[in-house]
Amino acid sequence: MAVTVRQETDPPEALADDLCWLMGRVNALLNREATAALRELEITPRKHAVLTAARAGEHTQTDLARIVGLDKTTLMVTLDHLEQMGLAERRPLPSDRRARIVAVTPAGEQLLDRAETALTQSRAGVLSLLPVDERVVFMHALGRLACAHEDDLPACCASSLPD
Amino acid sequence: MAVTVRQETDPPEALADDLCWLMGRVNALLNREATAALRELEITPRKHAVLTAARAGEHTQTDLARIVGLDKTTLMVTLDHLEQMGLAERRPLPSDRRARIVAVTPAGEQLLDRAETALTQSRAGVLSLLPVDERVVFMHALGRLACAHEDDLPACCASSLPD
DNA sequence: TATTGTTATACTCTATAACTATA
DNA sequence: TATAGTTATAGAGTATAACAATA
Repeated sequence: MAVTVRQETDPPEALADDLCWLMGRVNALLNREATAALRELEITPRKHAVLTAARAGEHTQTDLARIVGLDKTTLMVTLDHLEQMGLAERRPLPSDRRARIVAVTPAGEQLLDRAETALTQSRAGVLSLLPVDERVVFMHALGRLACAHEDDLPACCASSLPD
Repeated sequence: MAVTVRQETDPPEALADDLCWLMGRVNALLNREATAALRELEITPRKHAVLTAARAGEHTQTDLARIVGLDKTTLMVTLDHLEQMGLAERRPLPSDRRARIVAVTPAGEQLLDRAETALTQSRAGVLSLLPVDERVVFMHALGRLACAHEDDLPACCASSLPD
């Protein structure tokens, strides 16, 4: 355990309380990290997320977009890529001929397994930067906030004072 | 019509372990939240971060870019806006006539004070979604990760950097 | 020669709107 | 009429490269 701490990047004290800024920095770090972890598999973190959600159940494209948190037109591009790579395919839904189910191909399943290994390792690396007792709390907190609605927040600014 | 149920956003179980995806979702939430909190003041979260860092000390533009975590050309746009709004100004640095110090104007200081109130309220709202004992841990963990380097991570996959 | 600030440009990402075929 | 999927397009955001002034 190194006592000497890397101080190359000065922690800007004034921004330490800025929750939005902190999240932005950490988000960028995790994105670079996950992108690197998935590079060999030639998929991006987003493609991985879509593929993972698709494997979890038989979802239509609009469902998938809602679940992963993407615009439906943004999902289109990702799905085109995944289909092109042979990792997923659109299957007609008999009960509604407008809709399509996104299915994961065997190749996609195989890739997801390999991706899980890489991402588990990557996550462990990131969490290792935290004190042991903070890790599980951090993941739990993130999970809770990730499922939060705008509506769940107290209307701090919606009730702006009448001038 | 379907009645709006709180279950619109199902916590997608399969993605609950995806650290990168979780951060992306939470980051998006906090961005919307901070943007809303700062809307009345007519500045974006990024402008606020730059202004805050500028107030913290006499920094040149390249320093400021490094501290806040922006590309220097990206910072240019933000600084142009801040200067246009009369919140900050570029001042020549006598010791190095190439460089410029970014200074916060009185109007900028005043705005920062009002912003702090709004953001403190906003942050409290977000943290209120977490169990009481998780809040301080969460902030601490974020602060630690925000200061982390790529190099601090165990080299799990980082053997090959992009080009 | 290297660095600061700057501009112009290109590229990525994402959202908007419109269209089709079904319901 | 409304909805699922699709396409084309525009916009914001960001990065890349080149340039002038200074070190």
